[in-house]
Amino acid sequence: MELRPPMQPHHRRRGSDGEEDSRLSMHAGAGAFGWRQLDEEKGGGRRGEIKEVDFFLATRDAGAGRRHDDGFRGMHGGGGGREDVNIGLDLLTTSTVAAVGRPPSAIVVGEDETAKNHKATSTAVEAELRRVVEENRRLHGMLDELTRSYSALYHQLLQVTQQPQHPHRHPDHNLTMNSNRSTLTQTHRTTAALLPTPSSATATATQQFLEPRASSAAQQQTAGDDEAAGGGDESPPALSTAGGKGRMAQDEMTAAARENNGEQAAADQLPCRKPRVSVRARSEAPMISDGCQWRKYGQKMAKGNPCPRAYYRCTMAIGCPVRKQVQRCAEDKTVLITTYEGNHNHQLPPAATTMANTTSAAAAMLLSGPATSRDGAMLGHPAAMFHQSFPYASTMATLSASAPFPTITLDLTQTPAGAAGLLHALHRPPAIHPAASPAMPFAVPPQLAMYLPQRAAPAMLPTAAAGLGARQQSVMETVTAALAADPNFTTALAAAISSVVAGGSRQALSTSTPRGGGAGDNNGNGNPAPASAAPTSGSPPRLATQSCSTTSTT
DNA sequence: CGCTTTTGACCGGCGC
DNA sequence: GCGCCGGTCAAAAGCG
Repeated sequence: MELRPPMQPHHRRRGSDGEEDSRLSMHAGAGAFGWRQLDEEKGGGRRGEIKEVDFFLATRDAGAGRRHDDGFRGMHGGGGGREDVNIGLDLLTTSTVAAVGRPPSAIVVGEDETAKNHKATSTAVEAELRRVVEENRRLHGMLDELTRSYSALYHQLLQVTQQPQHPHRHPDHNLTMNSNRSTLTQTHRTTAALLPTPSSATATATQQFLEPRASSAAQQQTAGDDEAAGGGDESPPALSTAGGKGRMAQDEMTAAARENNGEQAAADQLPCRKPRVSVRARSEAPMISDGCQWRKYGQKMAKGNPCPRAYYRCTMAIGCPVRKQVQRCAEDKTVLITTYEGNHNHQLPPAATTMANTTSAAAAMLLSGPATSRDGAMLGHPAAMFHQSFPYASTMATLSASAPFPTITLDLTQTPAGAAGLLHALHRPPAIHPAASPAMPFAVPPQLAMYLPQRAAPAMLPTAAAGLGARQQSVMETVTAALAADPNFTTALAAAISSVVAGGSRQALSTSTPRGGGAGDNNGNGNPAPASAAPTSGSPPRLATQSCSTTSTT
């Protein structure tokens, strides 16, 4: 029999509004975030276990005076700065501190000496600081130099190898979506061929990740057709059916419509692999409250994990194709792994939008990489801006192509500071793609959105569809334009993917191939051995500054 | 009574 | 072809 946690009373709660209880909740609103111990007041809770994540608490408490660069404070200061922050730095100020803490009499007696010592210490600290700053600057320079050298070399290789196999390359930079896609696809092929991949599986996995783009042009083409045949009517068919069977029937209808419109041809050639986004968070609750309404439709024991995996379907709108899997991490049962798949066909509540922003930004950051963000040409790219502002956030997101579906894993279980920074970033206007989340709810970042069949848009609610669809389109065009305009971005993408693929087995959070004997998807088989999940020296070449593996080591 | 959860069965993909 | 495994279905049970 399956191991199953005892039924919790809040299982019966319905709707997102009633799920706050002890679940890990994401509160909507504007501003930053904070961790709060809900059960502190109850007295029965265990410290260190986060019962609720309130990403905006810090802002509420700290107010406008809170600077954008103090994400660490937001998370460590549980309850919005109610606690002191221990940043773990010893700034060699012990003598200073000692002097301050000394009794008044002692200070009077040794005032001169103290002042002298104080001054000497200050001088020493300043000197040390200067030295460290200088060294930091020097290292930055080296890093830049390395990055430039690598990029130059890589581009040379790219040029050489692309020449004979680029029949569809568009001559100018005003590329259409289609040509952009072919460019990236081409690039990835080249990359797969170029990179000293440890095995052919690497290239295959990379291909798995990128290949859907090749057909996305056709899929986009048929998106309009879908609209006519499927969900684009004045009254979406999704609303005309009711109940689970109705939903399934509608899905089948949509599929049939796609087939009739020729999409199947592309799908046959290139199997559609839905990108997934996995969120890891610490929670005792059985499920993360993410603002959406879910219905459980199955539960299975996954191999390699004593905890069952639960399958949920979004019930916020009839026919919403979004599903999610929830499973506890095998190694650390306090970690809840939630994996989202698909696009919502309805407007999201603010709380869900927050989650979508998080994942979108994380993925954007992940796919761009710091090397590109340093590049002048990338300055306008949201991901680049995101990364420039929050470089540490790169330690939290993992891009995996080792599974049959590309997966972005967002780890909120590591340093709260990282999560703070990442989430905080979401509320700084230029830091993220403004259009990313509502149109691509739950985790389908703009970049990955390009791999998706454009079937969600027509099924959207009529009011939201026009605006959001257009915005999504805009996002995609922006990103693809960036791809075309700046080879570095493509380079970074290829490097990121290849490194992830190559390092997949070492990735603490990445997925494993379900058939590979692992614990299935991204659920936990890889829990972080907190040690370094960073690729080892044997990994294929990548941008020196970017490690796609995420695990921040604490 | 209607909705949700439970749970065994079923299906399809994949590796051997 | 067979078995394994992830994912889904659907009848039964539970709950408000």
